[in-house]
Amino acid sequence: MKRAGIRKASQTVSDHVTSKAGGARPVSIAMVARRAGVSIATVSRVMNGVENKATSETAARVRAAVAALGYRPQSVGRALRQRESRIVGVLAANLGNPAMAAAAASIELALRDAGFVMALCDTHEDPAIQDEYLAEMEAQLARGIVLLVAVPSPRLDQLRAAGRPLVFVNRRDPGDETSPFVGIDDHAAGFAVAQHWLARDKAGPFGLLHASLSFSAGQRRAAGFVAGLVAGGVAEAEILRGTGSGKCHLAIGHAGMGALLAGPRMPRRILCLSDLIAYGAYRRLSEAGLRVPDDVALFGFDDNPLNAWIAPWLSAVKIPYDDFGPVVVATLAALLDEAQAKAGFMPHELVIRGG
Amino acid sequence: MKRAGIRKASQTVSDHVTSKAGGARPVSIAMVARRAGVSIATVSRVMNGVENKATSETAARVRAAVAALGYRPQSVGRALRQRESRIVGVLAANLGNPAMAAAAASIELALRDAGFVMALCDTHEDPAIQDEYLAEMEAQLARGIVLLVAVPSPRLDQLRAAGRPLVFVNRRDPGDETSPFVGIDDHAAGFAVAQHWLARDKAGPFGLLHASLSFSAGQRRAAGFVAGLVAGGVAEAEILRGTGSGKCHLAIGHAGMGALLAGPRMPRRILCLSDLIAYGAYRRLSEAGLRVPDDVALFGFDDNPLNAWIAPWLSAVKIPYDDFGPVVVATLAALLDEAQAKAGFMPHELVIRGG
DNA sequence: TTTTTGAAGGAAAACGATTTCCTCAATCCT
DNA sequence: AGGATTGAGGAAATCGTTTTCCTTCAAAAA
Repeated sequence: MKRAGIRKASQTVSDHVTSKAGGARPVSIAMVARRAGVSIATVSRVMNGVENKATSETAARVRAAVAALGYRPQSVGRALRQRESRIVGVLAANLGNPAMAAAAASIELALRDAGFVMALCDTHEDPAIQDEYLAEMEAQLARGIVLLVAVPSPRLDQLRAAGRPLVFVNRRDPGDETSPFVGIDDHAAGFAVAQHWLARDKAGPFGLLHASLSFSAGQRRAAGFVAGLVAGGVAEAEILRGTGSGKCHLAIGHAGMGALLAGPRMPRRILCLSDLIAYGAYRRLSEAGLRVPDDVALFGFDDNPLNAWIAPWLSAVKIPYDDFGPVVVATLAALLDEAQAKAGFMPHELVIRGG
Repeated sequence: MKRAGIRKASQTVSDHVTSKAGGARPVSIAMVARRAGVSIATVSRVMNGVENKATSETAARVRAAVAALGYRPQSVGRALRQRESRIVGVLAANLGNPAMAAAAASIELALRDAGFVMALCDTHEDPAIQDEYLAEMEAQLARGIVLLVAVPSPRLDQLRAAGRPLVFVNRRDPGDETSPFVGIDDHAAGFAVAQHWLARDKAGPFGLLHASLSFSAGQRRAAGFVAGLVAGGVAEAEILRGTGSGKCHLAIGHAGMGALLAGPRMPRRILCLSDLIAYGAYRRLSEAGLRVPDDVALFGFDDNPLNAWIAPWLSAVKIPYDDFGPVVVATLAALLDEAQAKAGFMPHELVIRGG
């Protein structure tokens, strides 16, 4: 507790003492300034590359001191002053979903390249948790917030209204479809799957397994699929739907497939609105002794990278999650200085497997 | 720029103005203090539950003001003053690995419960990136750092030496095996797999597919497996090893299995030191027209939750990632106030599938 | 009645950066 | 020569908290 208040005396010596084990204060800008024999203002300016504020000689002295002391500015001090930190909050609905984890990984990489730090949160698609995290990100003075599958919540409305930089990924802003968005054209993708199937054979019935349809992605995928089938001459009654309760897509796929199996007519081609739903359906089919894709063909969404290795029976709409990061960051950047940015559509692709 | 320096005048009115759209400064402790008619010190003390510093009546007034204004302390101010933020850095080697993502999700949940905020980073098992993130976490005044599969790096040595709170998960500290660790007993798990197989049939050869063995987890798993086999009377020469280059376990499994297939004797039972390696091996076997587990039995490590759904052919050592979070946080907490904590072993379990 | 205590609460000093003012020269126009 | 401009750099304000000192006042102890 007796930290000597000496500021003037014995400056040269004290530098060496700082790296002791005990209370070891991290190197501050003041130490650098003392060692370089300049003011902290100058150190700050040199570090931030401000022009015409230091001779090259002074700058060199400062940089030497920085290197010698291993100085690295504390983000906290800077954030306080600038009222803005380098943190970007990423609120994901479910990290257990490999597709979402892949997206998060890609975003993390891109954020890092842009000099941001990602704070990743798992909202479990729960509005209360999402709100809590939104509040926390505000408290952290986060530069922006990326919502990787958002749910409607009061504070989300509030932040949107306040014009905070929000980027929605995969699922559009539930409160305003025109908010900045990065994702595929879900309607077109659903439509493409229908076309793909019809090109081979128009015989129904067709199946559609989905989770909640109250959100943009699912809605659009389903609508596109139905539209594609109808456009190809399939009657709406030929499209059988299945779903399940809860938020776990695996369980939903399992239950939904159970429902289809129990129905009077069993579709031979079934679109699942996520890979996980397809996995659940696959398991249910296996339990029923049916083979995929010989007996029943499944089509998923996302195309989890593992599919190629262990799910060779699953065709899927590939969503290029690995490419999301740069686009998300670009959208965020646009939002930060132009104060507006619009949807960034990613290309999708049909990956056909298993014959 | 002409922010009126009025402190005393017109307090009551100004409160309502704060939530305007434009520059809308977030609610600060000063506003709360003004509205409650107390000093900021008192507000701070009430919020932090300091005893004997406010009558219950004053406290109520403060809380009312907080509620009315929707005040939430900015983490940055607090962090600066306390020289410690509520951020905990989690450095994961590869978020694309579902097992690691699962662990991260579990840790995130537990951190949140304990009032921390997780900053998640992907090091790609690259020492330079790990160092960069370690530095960044220091700059953020992170309360602690969790290394979810660490690699050796200079700054890691430095932080360890400085006594910073570090928790190693899954792979031990490459610089000091006695650092706080959370994970399974890898040696025992490898041993158990050997025992399991020998109980049925002692006929070799056996296979072992692994990535780099320069780190604790792989080393121990392999050593335990070999020890188990040898203890059961299997000759070391009966244990055939395969591996591949690079860091992608899928590719390593694929290549390693290729090597085994090309060898003179093909093992019928193969332990893969991660699920991903097993997936790679599975694909290679499928390409060779071999069936799992009928022709060749595979044993993985991790037991990715998806296994139950789409890899019913894979037995695995289940690592209870979902339970890691609380233990990691407890270890961190112990480290923070007792300044030391030791290994927290998690139980493993053999999950037998496919036959 | 005087002294001690303890509770209640305010003023102000941190914390570590950035940024706004300054000041002081030297150079540049007329 | 004299004013304007520019480059170089320092002092100090600022951001939003927490925490250390104070001061005051009432109740308890002497």
